[in-house]
Parts: sequence; structure tokens; C-alpha cells
Amino acid sequence: MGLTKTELFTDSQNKMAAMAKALAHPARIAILQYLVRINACICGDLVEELGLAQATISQHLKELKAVGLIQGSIDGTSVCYCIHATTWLQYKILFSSFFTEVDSTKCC
Amino acid sequence: MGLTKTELFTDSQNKMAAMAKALAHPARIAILQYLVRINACICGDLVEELGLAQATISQHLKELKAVGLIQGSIDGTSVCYCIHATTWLQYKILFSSFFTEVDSTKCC
DNA sequence: CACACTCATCGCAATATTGCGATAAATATT
DNA sequence: AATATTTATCGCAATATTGCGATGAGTGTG
Repeated sequence: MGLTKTELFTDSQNKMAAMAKALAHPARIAILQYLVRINACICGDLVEELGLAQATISQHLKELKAVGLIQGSIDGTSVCYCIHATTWLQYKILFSSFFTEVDSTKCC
Repeated sequence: MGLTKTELFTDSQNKMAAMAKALAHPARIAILQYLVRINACICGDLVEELGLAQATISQHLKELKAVGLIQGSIDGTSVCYCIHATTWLQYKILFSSFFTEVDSTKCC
């Protein structure tokens, strides 16, 4: 079958998994790190920065935009992308609270 | 072609993506949350807890064990799983440091 | 030893992801 | 208007993931 049974899990669990999936590719990690580092916004520089084809970069940008991690604004003929600060912070918080303290003494 | 070009990215980026991929499924999120909550270690309870087949659960446990997030110890006929505290903490730190502060004023 | 029980692995089918060439859409430039 | 530039989308091929029935390996019980 090969389709994830989302109905078995809570909305929170499905959301958490979707968030992780957005980060589950080195190209998207690299894009986000680049955007964080450059701060000011970029567009097709990413195609040169990473070694992937333009169509591939565009695809990854689309996915990142879909989960709200980045936003793009049209600037003439090019598109300027940057981190969406609000969602970014939300990710930070949710991941941080996911990895709560664990009592290792009660382990097997 | 459909194979990730890992050679284009740094080890750090590939590792970060691999970490995210381990979390990129609601069943694995649910397993981890359950292990955190129950604290003491579990085994086939997960098959009942989630609604997935035993083979499927075993597969997900294998993936979580492969990235070091959980550890399993044989206890007679059953296997007891629990969170691997060290890796768990490492994940918390790495995700936390990934989501660094962003200067939203310098956005597009 | 025979049997039950728990878990891991194999093998398959269904679906999802990745990468990219080709092409389209939109805007600048001349 | 013609052309160049930039980005998005389509369609395909290759690969990866998901889910599970069937089977096997290992351990405990009678």
C-alpha cells in the first residue's frame, strides 16, 4: 500500500512529522542555512550556491514555502526569498518542546 | 533520477537532514512520545497503542534505532525499548541551534 | 521435545520523493 | 515589438518510503 495512515495519529503528531519532513533533505537544510546567514533576501543565487538545477531548487523552495518556513516576494523579474520569522520561531519552539527531558534512570 | 545528491552538501547538512528524516513520520513521532511518556520501557505494546501491524512497527523501531534515538534490550522473549538519552539530548541541542535567531527586519 | 509467544526480516505492491530537461509565464531591456 | 532574464510548472525516469502478510529466529512453558 505505501500510504501513510495519518488517521491513526493525532493532528499534533501529523503536524510534527510534516515539519520534520520539510527539513528532511540536505538541499532544504542548505537553503535555510543560507537564508539565515545572508539575512538579506536571495533568489536564484541558490542555484549557484548549491549545485542543483534551477527546476530542482524551485521545487525545494516551493516545499519550504508550503510549510511556511520561507516567504517569497516578487522583485521585478526575480523573486526574493527569506525566512518567515514567525513560523521559524514556531518551529524552534515546537522542536524544543518535543525533545523534553528524559529520565534515563528508568530505562531498560 | 531521484537519488539525493549528498555529495553536494556538507556532512553537517546531511546529518541534519537525516535527523529530520527520522522524525518525518507520525508513527515514529508517536513511538517517541509514547516512550517519553511511559518512561519505563516497552516492546509490543506499541503494536496495540498505534494501530499498525507488527511488521510495520518493527520497521519504524529499526529506523529509530539506526539513528540512535532509541535502544532496545532483549528481555526474555520480548524486547524492551527506551529513549537513548544521550542521542535524544544531542538532537535537542542540534535542532535548537539550527533554529537560530533571525533578523526579520532585513527581510524582503 | 512440542508448543506458544515475541520480534525481526523478506518480499511484494502502492505511493512518495528527487532531479532535471523542456517549456511556459512574467517582467526588463533595447 | 523583439529579446533576454528569471522563475514556475509539467512530465518523465530513477529511487525511496510505507505497510503488511508470510516466514524465520529466538526464548520460555508445559
